[in-house]
Amino acid sequence: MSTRENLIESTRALLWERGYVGTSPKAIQERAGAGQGSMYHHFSGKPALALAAIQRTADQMRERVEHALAGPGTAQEKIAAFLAQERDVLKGCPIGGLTQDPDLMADPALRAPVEDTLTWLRERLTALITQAREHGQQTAVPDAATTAAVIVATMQGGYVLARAANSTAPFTQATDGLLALLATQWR
Amino acid sequence: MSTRENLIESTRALLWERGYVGTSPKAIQERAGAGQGSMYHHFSGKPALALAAIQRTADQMRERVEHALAGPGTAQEKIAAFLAQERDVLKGCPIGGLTQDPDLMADPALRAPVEDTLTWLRERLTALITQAREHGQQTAVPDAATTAAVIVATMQGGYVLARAANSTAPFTQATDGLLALLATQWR
DNA sequence: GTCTATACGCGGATAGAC
DNA sequence: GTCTATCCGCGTATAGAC
Repeated sequence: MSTRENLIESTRALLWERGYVGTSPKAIQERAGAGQGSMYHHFSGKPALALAAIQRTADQMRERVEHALAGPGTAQEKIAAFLAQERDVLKGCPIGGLTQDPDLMADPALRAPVEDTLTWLRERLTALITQAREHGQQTAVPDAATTAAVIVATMQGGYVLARAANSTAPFTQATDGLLALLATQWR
Repeated sequence: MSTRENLIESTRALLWERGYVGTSPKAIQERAGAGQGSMYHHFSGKPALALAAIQRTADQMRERVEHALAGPGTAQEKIAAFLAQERDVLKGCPIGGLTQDPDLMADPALRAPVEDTLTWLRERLTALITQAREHGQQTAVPDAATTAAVIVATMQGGYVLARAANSTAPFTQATDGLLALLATQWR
């Protein structure tokens, strides 16, 4: 892999593990096996590198979501597949976790992909549920966009509870519980 | 207020705004209007100060939760009151947000109050729902502990979505949506 | 493209005077 | 209790050689 690639991948890993404030250029270089000059040759500095890393992570997340939703079955089954998707629960959401980073959120360029990805996810689920509704698969409580918000919030909060408890159990419990609740609204 | 108090309150504010990694002793001192020597006289260092701050924030959160749940009405109404409680949504949860802090979570002493508070909250809601269930107010989907996990996860995730969107709307939408969903399970 | 040298302030303290 | 001095490595680069 190219040095540039190594730098981006190392930054992705560190942003996930330590956040933006907790990630130093030095740590990125060490993890990538690249020198200082090398890093500053490929990127203007920490913000530029973080932007490349975040964008790639965001793109990857969209792909993974689409993959889960592309499976067979009803909208309800697709949502279940999405929530049950394999993930590193204890590491938290690689995008959602960034919302806690003050310096990142203060930089509009870095903040945009975070906002866009989470907004896109809600819209994507809203569209899915709206379709199901048109096919008469769902009752009226609550509306599609609201249901999507509950789903994404439960997932994001599930990560938080799992990290707090150092166990994946609360994540699974919350998402399974939500599915059970939603199941009573579908036919 | 005493210098010691100022230091704790400043640390609380900074932990909330910037997290543990993003908060320096220097920033604490400046905010508290205290000198270096003063800070190190009252506390052995950043971890000790953070511990005092986190414990106080955790205590305050328990009090506020109890206050919301102590209101009149059914379990369902109490949960609604809890979710609708006045809060600084865009600043995130002062306890839940700390789960993203790698250095804090790596220190067992600092991590404990975070874990304990979120676990306590789930247990507290579980007890409330169990009671309602005994009074025949709720049906069987899902069980009390699971319902509690969904509620807390939705709240924590609501904070994440709100911060991402820089708007309180997704928080309100998710919590209101969950309440609507839960309402179909109660009688 | 990558390396080494240099810079300067901050992070997180310790020491000792007042 | 609080202040000032001092410490040492890290964070985040820039400059210029190879």
